Amino acid sequence: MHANVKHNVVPLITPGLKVACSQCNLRELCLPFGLSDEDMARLDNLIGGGRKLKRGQHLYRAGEAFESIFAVKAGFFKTDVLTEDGRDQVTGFQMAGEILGMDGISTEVHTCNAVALEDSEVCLIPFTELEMLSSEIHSLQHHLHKVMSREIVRDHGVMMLLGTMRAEERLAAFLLNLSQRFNARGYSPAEFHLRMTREEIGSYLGLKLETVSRAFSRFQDDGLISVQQKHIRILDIPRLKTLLTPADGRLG
Amino acid sequence: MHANVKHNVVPLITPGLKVACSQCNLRELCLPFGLSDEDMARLDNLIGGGRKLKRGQHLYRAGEAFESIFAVKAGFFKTDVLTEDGRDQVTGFQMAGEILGMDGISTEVHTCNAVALEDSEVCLIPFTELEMLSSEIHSLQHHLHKVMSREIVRDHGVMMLLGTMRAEERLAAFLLNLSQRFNARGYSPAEFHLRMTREEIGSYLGLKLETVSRAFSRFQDDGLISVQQKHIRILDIPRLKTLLTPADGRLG
DNA sequence: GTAGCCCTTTGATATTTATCAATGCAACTT
DNA sequence: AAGTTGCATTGATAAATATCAAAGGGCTAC
Repeated sequence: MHANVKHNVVPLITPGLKVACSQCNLRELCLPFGLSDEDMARLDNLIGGGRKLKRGQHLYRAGEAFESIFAVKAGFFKTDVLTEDGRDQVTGFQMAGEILGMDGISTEVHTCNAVALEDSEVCLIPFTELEMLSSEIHSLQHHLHKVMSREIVRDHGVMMLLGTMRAEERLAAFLLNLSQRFNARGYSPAEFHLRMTREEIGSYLGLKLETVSRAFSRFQDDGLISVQQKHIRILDIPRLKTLLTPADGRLG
Repeated sequence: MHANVKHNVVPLITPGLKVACSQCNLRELCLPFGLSDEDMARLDNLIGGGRKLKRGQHLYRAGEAFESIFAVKAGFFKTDVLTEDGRDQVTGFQMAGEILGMDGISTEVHTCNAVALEDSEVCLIPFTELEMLSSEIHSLQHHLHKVMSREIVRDHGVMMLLGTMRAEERLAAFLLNLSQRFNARGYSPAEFHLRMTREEIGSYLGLKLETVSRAFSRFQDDGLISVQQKHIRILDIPRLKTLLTPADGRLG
């Protein structure tokens, strides 16, 4: 039906269980960014191979001992935090090239859950070894710091979203963020499959699933997007962006 | 009047402009945590001295080049993010021993503003030099990673707060968090001065200032706290905690 | 010390989002 | 192929918070 959408389903790489960074299509998005061939070979040595997960499987759970961080090689994940009293907050969605598990460094114990939202594969990066190697390879050390800092900056963006935006603004920001990330990976920025349910989107955005559904419907009625269950086509990216700058919208 | 409250106003240390980590009362809360005397001396060498800020002064602004991170030696800060369309989200409040500026590592440019909420002092920690030293001192490297990870975990907690809690729960969580942090620094956990306005609290908690004010009044009416402008006394910490676990509250 | 200003409180009303409820749709199972 | 189950949509109503407005109090700067 929609040929370009299939790009999202078929991973860019066909992963074996042990794929070297140097052979990986994602290396420019991922931890090896900027390494020389020689240094990348040393990183290859360190990486503990891949791990495949079926949809619904946990990569790690809150409370488990922290040993590795993970690079998403293919697939799609969510991370969430649960409290004793049953609150559940999705803290992020991760796709190819992104790093998972940095929450565990601080206490040596994971503080959130990471779940595959589709059949996925990750690279294991033992953290102690990574620290050892990064003290020898300056650009690796610096890039690791950048990755952690980027996560902090991303979190600030989510706080902004949760703290200051209304429902439709949040959803617009969410769609545009996905669009941009798919685009950066060579997929269509305008048409993609959501891997998560309305409830998971709602949890991430601080909304109830009904509110998410209604906002989707409203966007569709306004001709901004077309929605069919989890299949999204963005019809008017510029206008979707204006939803995020209400001041301009009012002035214009 | 309230002798123990003065603890919050008089800093634990009387800072000169150049105070060595090894002499600093905050070393166990701050970056030098766990270092040997020898390694701490090397860190002393690196730290570029202190900087004093008057209330209202910016430590750094979004858009400025990133060069250093900062350790709060004394005082109180807020960080906030502004968008073009005028949204303003307070992303955190920082007190003695806490690290500021890690948002800038990712792009070499600061992405938020840091403002002193009272007369304050920070230590400058040039980041490139810190990376160089941390590649030689493993425990320093690891502690830096822990500090960044802790920031990520803290951010997840804020997302949980913004995404799942109602107004009074957010405020209770905020007060208990402050209480615990003051306590960790040797101040009273039950009585303290807020350095920020209702509007800043509201921005942090995703609420309007009036909602914050009303929640304070309600807490006071319920005998949980006593409020007089910025002066807070927590009268019933256990009951304040139960506000955060509504499930238990309903069961009990 | 005092004037001015900002911050805070409180009330009345409006808006947004959640909740409750029912139906429809689609994918998976047997 | 039909039944089951979970997910999504939509409507009606309720609850929470924002907005608008006014007045009081305390801090700061002169």
